[in-house]
Amino acid sequence: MSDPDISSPPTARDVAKRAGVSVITVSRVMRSAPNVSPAMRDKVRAAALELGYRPNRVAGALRARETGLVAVIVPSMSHSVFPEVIDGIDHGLSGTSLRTVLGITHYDQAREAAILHDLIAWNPAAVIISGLEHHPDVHAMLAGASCPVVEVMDVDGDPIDLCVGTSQQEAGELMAAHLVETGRRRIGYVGAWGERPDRSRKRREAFAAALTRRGLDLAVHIEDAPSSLKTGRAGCAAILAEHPDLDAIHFANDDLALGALFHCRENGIRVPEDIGLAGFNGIELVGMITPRLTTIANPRFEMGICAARMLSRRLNSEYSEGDQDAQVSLPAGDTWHLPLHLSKGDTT
Amino acid sequence: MSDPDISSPPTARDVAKRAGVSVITVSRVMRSAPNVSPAMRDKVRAAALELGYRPNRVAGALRARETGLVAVIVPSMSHSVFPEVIDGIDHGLSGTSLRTVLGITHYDQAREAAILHDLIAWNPAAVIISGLEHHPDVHAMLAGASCPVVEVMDVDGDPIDLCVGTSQQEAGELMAAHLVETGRRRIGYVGAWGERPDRSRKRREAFAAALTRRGLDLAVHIEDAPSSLKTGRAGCAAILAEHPDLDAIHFANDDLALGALFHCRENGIRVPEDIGLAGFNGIELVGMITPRLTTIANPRFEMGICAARMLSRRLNSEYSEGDQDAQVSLPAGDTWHLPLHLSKGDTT
DNA sequence: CTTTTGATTGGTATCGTTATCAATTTGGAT
DNA sequence: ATCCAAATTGATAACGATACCAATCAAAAG
Repeated sequence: MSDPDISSPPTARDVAKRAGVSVITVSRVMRSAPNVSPAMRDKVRAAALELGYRPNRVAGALRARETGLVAVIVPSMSHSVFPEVIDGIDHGLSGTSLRTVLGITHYDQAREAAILHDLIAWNPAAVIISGLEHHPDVHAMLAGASCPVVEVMDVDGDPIDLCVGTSQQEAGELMAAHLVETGRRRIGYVGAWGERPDRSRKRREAFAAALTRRGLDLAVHIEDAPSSLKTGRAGCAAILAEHPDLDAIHFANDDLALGALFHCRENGIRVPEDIGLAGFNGIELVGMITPRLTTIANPRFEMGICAARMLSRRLNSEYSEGDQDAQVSLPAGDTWHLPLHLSKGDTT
Repeated sequence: MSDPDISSPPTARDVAKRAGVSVITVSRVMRSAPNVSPAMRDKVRAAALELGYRPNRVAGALRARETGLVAVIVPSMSHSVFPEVIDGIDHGLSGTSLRTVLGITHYDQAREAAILHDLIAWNPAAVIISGLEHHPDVHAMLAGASCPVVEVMDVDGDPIDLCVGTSQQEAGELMAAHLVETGRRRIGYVGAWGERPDRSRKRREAFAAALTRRGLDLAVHIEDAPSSLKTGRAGCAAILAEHPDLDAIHFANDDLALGALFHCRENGIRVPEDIGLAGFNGIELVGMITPRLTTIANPRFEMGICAARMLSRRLNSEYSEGDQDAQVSLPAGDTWHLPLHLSKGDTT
């Protein structure tokens, strides 16, 4: 009849007409739904191919009330940590029909709320969000969400629903024990950017408490700038200016600690003889440089994988294609606590 | 009438009933469409708030035929380069109503095609994809897409639509000129992972050609493993084993070059006296370590920004909220060629 | 040969919103 | 007061797919 090429993209209706079948049959074929005869399938597939038909998922999502979208909300892409978590999520989601929609908050709570508001309007199959502390509005939206919510990164707090991460409490304790055991007594801590995200503050508090239990004080210095090598260098210089007698400094992350290492090297401060340095995260670089940096390995990629796995299980029936291994199903509201371990380098 | 709390989330219909107006008016208020009286707006807003109404964007997208989703397809999240581009895109898109949907191909062309197929089914407002070389299916889908397509990263080739990036040709030439000018004559090149993505191959070929024009040969070694410090160390060892007399090595990226730097340090090879090392990308670390690594600064974040800006202009009328600066509008099919510059360090 | 069962196929309504156009109201110009 | 244009509101019909249920058909059971 009318020109099929110039008009808008073909719909199931067009394919149905072409193949001489009903629209619903086209729908069934495209979704690989059961109870379609092979002959019919081939006929419809051929017609679809000829017309270049592509099902419109927006329409499908509306009717079926399921988008298969996973809203992933992270504070930043500047550090390698969140990309690695996202990579893990992507790995864990492969084999399902779920897709990632990304939101970056830039550590801004108002923005976090706006983004979540926006993403929830898409009726996502799940939300994965970083951290356990949120803006009240965000908390309310998550609690009221009609889909599973996974809070990733830390487990010290009250999860709304699902949770995967490592214990900041444990991290602080681990590092305190290590530094004290290796003879350090005058210990400092350097953080950055007003201790965003919150979990770095939790870790510092746990670290300080662990030292207190051992009868030691903690000198704290927080830089304003975001974490970077440069900030670490500045932070190291600053805390040493105020507390010249420190014999060890723990940094909020490896980037800061590496910056500090460069500061020490440039200023003739011997590491670990004059001062011990330690970071957090366990990025690849720390094991390559000389001296190797002491740090705590934080399984970022695995967290992403686990978050995706928890979702796959929860949403099981709907999205699994290649079925997952039939493990013990997790009770609702459960959390997955991943292990941390100290990676002893040459700097302590 | 019937319990509104237990049933499914409220719709525009519910709000309309509550406020005593028509559904279309609710729609207009929620979209901040023009021609709504202040009194009406307040009344509807109040009703929406009471019911906790949230417009369903899936339905809206279906009827309005616009999702406001931007499909972003990158090969990897493991290197910092793509997260930085994504960060740039996110920055450039802020202030518009566009949202990022992410696809990670893991350098797998089949996967790239599958992901694109999937994302296009969402009727995105735009596609941003990495690189200019694609699987034939991918090329066809992009060419046939009914939305703008931005190819980011490199500009050496035939863009399908919009394009933002730097010239790999120029990069190769720039580094060849630098090394020859600083007296290097026996030059090697180390790449990784079968030279994925393609632009690293282009860069190597341009580098080799530029050396040829200057009457010099190039020793090439490609590692199988993905780029990392470890791979760089191994690659450096391997190429030196085969060509012990090299006086300079150019690496496909900074990670490899840094790994090589560690190899040299561990093996008593003096840099830059015995050998010159140079990378590509300009990551923060190269300027912090001693010796500072010579590299070419590749504006990754800016590429993301520019990609988003090009889209904002093209899609202007539909999505701009705070209006962009009225600049010269770019003709269709135009490409944005960003400048590269050599960052001279201490390793050459 | 009839009845029953299960596998295929199709008709119709609907998901929740917005485009389109018609109806109504308001305010100013004549 | 009368009329016309602009502003405001509403009724209706999509958008393109899938859920639900009815109808048909072939094969198995009696």
